Amino acid sequence: MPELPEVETLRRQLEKVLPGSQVLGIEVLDRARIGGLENVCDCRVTDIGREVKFLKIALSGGREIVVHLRMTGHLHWLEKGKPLPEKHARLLISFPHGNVCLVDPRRFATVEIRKQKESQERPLDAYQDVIRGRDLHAAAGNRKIPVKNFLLDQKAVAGLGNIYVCEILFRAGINPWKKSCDLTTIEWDRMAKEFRPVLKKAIECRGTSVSDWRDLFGKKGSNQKHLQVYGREGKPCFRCGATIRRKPIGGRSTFFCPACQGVRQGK
DNA sequence: CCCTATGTTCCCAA
DNA sequence: CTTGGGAACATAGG
Repeated sequence: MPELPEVETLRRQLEKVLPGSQVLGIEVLDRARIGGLENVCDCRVTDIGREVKFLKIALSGGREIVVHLRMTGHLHWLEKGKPLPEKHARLLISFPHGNVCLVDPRRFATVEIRKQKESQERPLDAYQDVIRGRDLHAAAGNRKIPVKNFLLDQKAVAGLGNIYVCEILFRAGINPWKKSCDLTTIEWDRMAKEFRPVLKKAIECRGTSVSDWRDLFGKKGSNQKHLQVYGREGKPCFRCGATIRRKPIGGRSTFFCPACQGVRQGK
């Protein structure tokens, strides 16, 4: 579920409940992919950070809890005394006034406790950083992969996932199958300009609940109301009225307007 | 049984 | 060594 806006939503909400609180314990409820966590009892939460899709709970003493939610992970705040969710609870971090529970049906989420790292080389953040077309053009180089796959790759620009990539490509009027090396700086610029508004809106809406995404307090986001193409197969394009279509690229569903994005028959 | 699912990593072939 | 394509991870729901 979580792309950058969903992770940022959790970061903002955790920021309201955790800073200053003492960690009473961390309990791994599902050992399959989570383990070997250092003991951080009695550390206090000093900050809640985000590094693209990684959520970082900084602790006194210089360590941090780093969570990646992958496909279906989410965090749920349980007021003191509230029982665990019936299903898919994978990790529980307890505090004096309540607990944070990692819930994850598909069990892809990862958790790590480590020393806080110094800032190092990191990819551009699709929301925070000013991204220039010429930088994307340069990063794409001679790559033959469809531009959609280039945007999903977290190495050059990070934070986008399948939903927001479909939305951004539509708004910029770019054919998702176009080879990355064939885009002009102008086209990269046009696309980059959409990153911030699309993600900002989604953050303000506390994420996109097309399926089971819920925020820290169990509430749905509302950005699904603003989607132009994702999940709208068979419906009319809001801009031109043509029928929105869906075709896989690299195994992931790609929603697009064939007219606005210049996609000809099939693919 | 079939297909789909908001992410990432690994393997393999060219 | 690089690139790109596909499978894999594990589970639920239509």
